[in-house]
Amino acid sequence: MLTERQEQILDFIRDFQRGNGVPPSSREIQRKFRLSSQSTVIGHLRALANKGQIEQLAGRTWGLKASAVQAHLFEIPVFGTIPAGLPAMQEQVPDETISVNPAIFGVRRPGPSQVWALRVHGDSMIDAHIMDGDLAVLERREPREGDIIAALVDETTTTLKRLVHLRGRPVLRAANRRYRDIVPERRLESQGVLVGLIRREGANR
Amino acid sequence: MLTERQEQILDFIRDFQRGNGVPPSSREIQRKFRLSSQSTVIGHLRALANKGQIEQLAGRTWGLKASAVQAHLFEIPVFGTIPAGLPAMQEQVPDETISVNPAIFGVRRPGPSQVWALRVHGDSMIDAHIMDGDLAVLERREPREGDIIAALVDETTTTLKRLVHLRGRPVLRAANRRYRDIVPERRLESQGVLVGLIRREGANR
DNA sequence: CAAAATAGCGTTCAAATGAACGCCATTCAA
DNA sequence: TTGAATGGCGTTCATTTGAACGCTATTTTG
Repeated sequence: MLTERQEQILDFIRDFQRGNGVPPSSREIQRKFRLSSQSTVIGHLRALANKGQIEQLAGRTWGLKASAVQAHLFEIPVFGTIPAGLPAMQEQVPDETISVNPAIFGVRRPGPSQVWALRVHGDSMIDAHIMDGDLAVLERREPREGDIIAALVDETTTTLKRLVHLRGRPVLRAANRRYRDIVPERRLESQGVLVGLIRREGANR
Repeated sequence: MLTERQEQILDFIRDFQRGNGVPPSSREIQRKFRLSSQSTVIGHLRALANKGQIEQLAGRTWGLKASAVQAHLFEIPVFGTIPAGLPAMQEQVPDETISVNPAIFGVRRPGPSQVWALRVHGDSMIDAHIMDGDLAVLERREPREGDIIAALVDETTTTLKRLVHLRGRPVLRAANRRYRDIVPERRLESQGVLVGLIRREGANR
């Protein structure tokens, strides 16, 4: 729908607006794309406005409407399954992102990639009332005894389990009697501690 | 800390910025407060900036930084208990507000006061894995058979139950065998349909 | 009491800004 | 093939905008 150029300009406007809280002026767009005429920018702005991407704010500059900018401010990446051998989660492309203020979950410093979400598979945590399809919101921090964590066991995929210790050894315990404790053979790596849960009604069935 | 006048002006800037996505110009503030000199506004802006309330955005207008504005955009009111006889929920003061994009829950048009949240009390919906302390996110729309709704029964307080029909009559059914069906004597009023759930880990215990 | 902060008036100024008009080249669908 | 859409150039213009300087009066605070 959008042309290459229009996409570029829209991206620039969005980034600028997110960073500065104010959309760029037509001259700033002009400089950015090294256009020698400012009227070229006006043309692009008009095109973007016709396509409903931007609008004139308070009769002044052209930019994204407030909700569109802000919808991306508190973005939390959502991962389906975390493949093994990728501890650098920042590198991964999330399945989707959700817009939630992490303050709800009592997270103090919502630094980037400190908070993320994992789509829950299966019913191993059902006794903790965590359902298949739920989004587990996790914070990257040191786990404490009894915390529910997203754990990478022996470099296999990530699972959500409760962390307990038996005879000094860490054990991952499901919240479902039909599942047995997981005792890591080699390594247990916590990728985050459960701080909250988001369920979309209807998405679980 | 802020003077009366500064408070007024800051409020105006905040409201303007939320509504328009752009802060007001000094002239617009001038008109609003019927000041005959524009330099008066400059003085107030400088004072507000010194007190850390506003800052210059992109070297242009003075306004609130993006995060401060946007933290209040997708605000969902959270109610503890909805008292009886107050169908006009808009009139009520929420216990708190949370900042979540309703799009997560598949709500198309997040009009004001279309979406709200109810703090769950008790374990009557525990078999649906809704715990005491959870926030039930609700949308004001017509309920369908089997929906979980926030219902006002016979003008008493609001409860969260599943709506079913027995012999043509609406019945509220708990998701817990220890609770009996509620058959409304006089009136059953749905205040919203469950569209999602938010749980703060640690808040339930 | 004196000094600082607050609140305001009136005016001027340079720079920034959106908008417009005319013109040209390319691409692409009808 | 023809017209619309896209992308771009160059220029001009009226308006808006932040900023500054000087002045006065009241209120607050050390």
